[in-house]
Amino acid sequence: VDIVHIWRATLSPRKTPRVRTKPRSRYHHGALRRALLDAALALIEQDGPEALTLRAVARVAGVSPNAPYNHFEDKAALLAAVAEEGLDLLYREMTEAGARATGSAARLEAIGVSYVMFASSNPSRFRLFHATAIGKKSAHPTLVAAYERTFGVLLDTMGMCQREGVVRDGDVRRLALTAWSTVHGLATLLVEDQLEAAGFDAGNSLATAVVRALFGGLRVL
Amino acid sequence: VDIVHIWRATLSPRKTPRVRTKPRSRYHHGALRRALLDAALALIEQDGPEALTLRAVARVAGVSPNAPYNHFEDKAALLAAVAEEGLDLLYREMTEAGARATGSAARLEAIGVSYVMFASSNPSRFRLFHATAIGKKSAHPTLVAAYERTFGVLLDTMGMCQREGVVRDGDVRRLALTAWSTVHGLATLLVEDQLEAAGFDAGNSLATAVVRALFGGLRVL
DNA sequence: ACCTGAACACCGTTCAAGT
DNA sequence: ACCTGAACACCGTTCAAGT
Repeated sequence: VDIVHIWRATLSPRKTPRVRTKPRSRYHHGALRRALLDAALALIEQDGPEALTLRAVARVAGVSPNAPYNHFEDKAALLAAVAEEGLDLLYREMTEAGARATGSAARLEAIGVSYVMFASSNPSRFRLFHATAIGKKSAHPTLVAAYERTFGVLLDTMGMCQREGVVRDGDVRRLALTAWSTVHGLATLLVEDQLEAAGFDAGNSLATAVVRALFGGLRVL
Repeated sequence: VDIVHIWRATLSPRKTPRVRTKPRSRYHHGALRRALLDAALALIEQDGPEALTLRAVARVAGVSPNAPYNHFEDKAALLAAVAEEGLDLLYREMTEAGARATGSAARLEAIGVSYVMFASSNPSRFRLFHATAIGKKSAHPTLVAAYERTFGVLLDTMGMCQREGVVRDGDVRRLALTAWSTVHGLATLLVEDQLEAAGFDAGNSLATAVVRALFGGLRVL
């Protein structure tokens, strides 16, 4: 699905005067909000979140440049909404990965690995989560809630590990943050193609190794 | 130094016709390249790398919008040059922090903490390192070299730790990557203000605690 | 060699107007 | 209520022209 093609189409000189067989009233049914979210996601996956243009989203959805303003306060609000849906997906993947594992330690590892894998299989989407174009998080409370819900999976599992005695005592939030830092750091480095620059091959086994090395540091002595 | 003021000045309606006492030929001496780098850094520190505008840089330096093209191929090249200087600074801070510590384990910890501290005291500069506006790293080989040099500090110290028996055997690059992931993850979360969203207080002690927890995982058993 | 001015093809956003 | 058209104040970049 080469969306850039649609975009170029509107740019190309009008030699062929463009027979518009169907008037573009496809989205007057109240489905424009959904269509805009879909178009934005597709564009983001193609060229990354920072390349996203509100006008391009409107173009793909087949509406005028201002139509989005009827459904989103501004560009940041649209990005936040797409990010929120992405976080829901990450939440589900982490939860399912955790459920497949047996034992709290394996569960923690599975969650960490699934975080890294989500990032490496959906780099643009992952980068969107931290796109500065979204602006102050305080302006998007539901996005913050989605973050907390996702972090909650890690937090709960870490607590479970403590209760079962596979992770040492201490503030569970601090321990969860250490774990989060590690997987988030690796995910970020992967997504930014910084690993090959440092001479690493990005792979699944790498994620597992790193996560395991980390969890060795949290284990009871 | 409120640079935004300079910017606004050029926008304000010309009620007062602006006596230009000094003709703006200040930078015709070959110092424009340096002036552009300084202006860019100041603007980046004020509003973040993604808000940077090439035209604003030219404005602050007192030249026309196209003058920068005599010294940089495009906006990405200017950003890369500023990032490179920032990486040099990080390299020096890490090296000095390591030199102050005694013993390879303490050295490793000091380096990790200084990485996180650099990020939290220079958030905009740190974010610039990974700004997507710089574009493909392959286009900026000297920037990649600066990266590798900085990572080299960590790599060398990790090797030292292995030789002294405070870190377990194994591929030193993999171990260094784990350490890098952790400090990079924490730094990123700090810089993106994601920690307060998760209920953390961003502090120096946090960095130390996280780095220590990590290195517990690398220690020999 | 290095700079300016004018121009091009874009942006995000606003406002008035249409249905 | 929801959309369009025209407009505004910006961008990055290019090209011709000046010194």
